[in-house]
Amino acid sequence: MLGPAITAGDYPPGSVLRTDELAQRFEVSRSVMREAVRVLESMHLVESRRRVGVIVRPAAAWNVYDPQVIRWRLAGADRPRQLRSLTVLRSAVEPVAAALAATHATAEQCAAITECAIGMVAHSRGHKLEGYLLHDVAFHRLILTASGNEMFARLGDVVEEVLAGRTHHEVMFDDPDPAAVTLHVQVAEAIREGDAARAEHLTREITEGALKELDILAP
Amino acid sequence: MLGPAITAGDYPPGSVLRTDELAQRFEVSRSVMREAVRVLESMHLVESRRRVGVIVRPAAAWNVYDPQVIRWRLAGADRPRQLRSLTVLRSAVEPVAAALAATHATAEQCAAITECAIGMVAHSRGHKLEGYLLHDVAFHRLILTASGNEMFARLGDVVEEVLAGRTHHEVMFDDPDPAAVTLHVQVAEAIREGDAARAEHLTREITEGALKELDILAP
DNA sequence: TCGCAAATAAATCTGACTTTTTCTTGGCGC
DNA sequence: GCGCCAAGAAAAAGTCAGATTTATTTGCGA
Repeated sequence: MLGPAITAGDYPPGSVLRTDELAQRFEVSRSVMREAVRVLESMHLVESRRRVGVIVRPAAAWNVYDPQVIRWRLAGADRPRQLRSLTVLRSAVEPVAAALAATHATAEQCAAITECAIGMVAHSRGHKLEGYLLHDVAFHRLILTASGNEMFARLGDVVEEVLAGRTHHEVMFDDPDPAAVTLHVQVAEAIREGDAARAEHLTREITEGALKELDILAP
Repeated sequence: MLGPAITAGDYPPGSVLRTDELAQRFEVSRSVMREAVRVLESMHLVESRRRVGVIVRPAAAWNVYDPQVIRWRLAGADRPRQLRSLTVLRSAVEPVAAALAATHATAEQCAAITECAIGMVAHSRGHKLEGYLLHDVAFHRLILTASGNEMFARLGDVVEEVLAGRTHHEVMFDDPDPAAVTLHVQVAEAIREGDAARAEHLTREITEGALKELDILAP
């Protein structure tokens, strides 16, 4: 596909492509290729200009919040850089989201969050990494949703990608750090009790741990 | 246009549209309408299904980080809600970005940030709101860029929309709050001196001020 | 140097054809 | 008579290819 190729940096910024040529290369009609180009254009990956062609835009212009772009880039070569960027974003957003969740979460949401934390504990020993991941993702997603902020809520997919990436692609033979598991349980507690400051502080510890983990893996 | 209509909530989730009908309504050919639908689909605003039509997706599915979607929603009816969401996002991201900028910014970037702060001071009195806005936007954009995190850098447009919205649409007869201007100058100082903690704290004060301002305008 | 004309590639339009999915209808067994 | 399943019809998206339009760049000539 073209999207992965562009996000991988196969075409330097300013490269010019022509739709008919692309249509031939991918063995589709021009209309199909046009639609694809229009989508890439809406992602700011390329820019279409009359009499010139389809121009590849510099990485700084890409809409890096587009889930599709995130997936393409995570599958590509600069995956480590991308993972770091996303983890830093997490470290900024999640503590604030947890603080908001502490004041906004409904009783049902509190119950669900606690349930996830319990699930994490239950899968924290004995190489049950998949089950652990499942509850971990649900835990963070619930908090982002419970914050009541739609911008935060939409980052659930990003968190999922980052956590899944850590489990599947990076080295992760051992069971998760018991201290991290405890932190999750305590965050659930804080949110339940409506203690925003504590929820924020504890979540910050979690995300800082994730950052440190990245430093160890890819210094 | 269709994008604004959907983001405005004119079509309840699940509404079914047909491309041929839309093409007629907007007086364009089917191919053009198809391309438009494909773009809306990439924004997760709609979902196209064979034998059914183009289905409007619920707001929770929309890619609210797409600059185009942000603009459409800011122009629509739930502008206040949107502004609040974005301001909360700012309050999470900008302090962390400022801390990173304090350790990552080059000498040139420090100079540019300081220059903007000076510009803000110069335009802070005498109803020079436009000039003030210009420097304010540049200031925050520079910090986001200097953080060295591409995800932060791409939020420059969001900050611009929020700040511009405050100046143009909300009531803003008076000159900006002198305390806020001073905070900006101090943030520039902190970044120059590499004092991450101070830059983060001061930026948090700025964004908290922005949130309080929203509370006063639309409680 | 300025303006006009030619060339070029995207943009648009159109009509025919294909594919997939859903709805309907008819037949069969209970 | 009622319910269920399968075959077929219908509907709308998806695909394709050819013709036409439009805008922009380039180069030629005044």
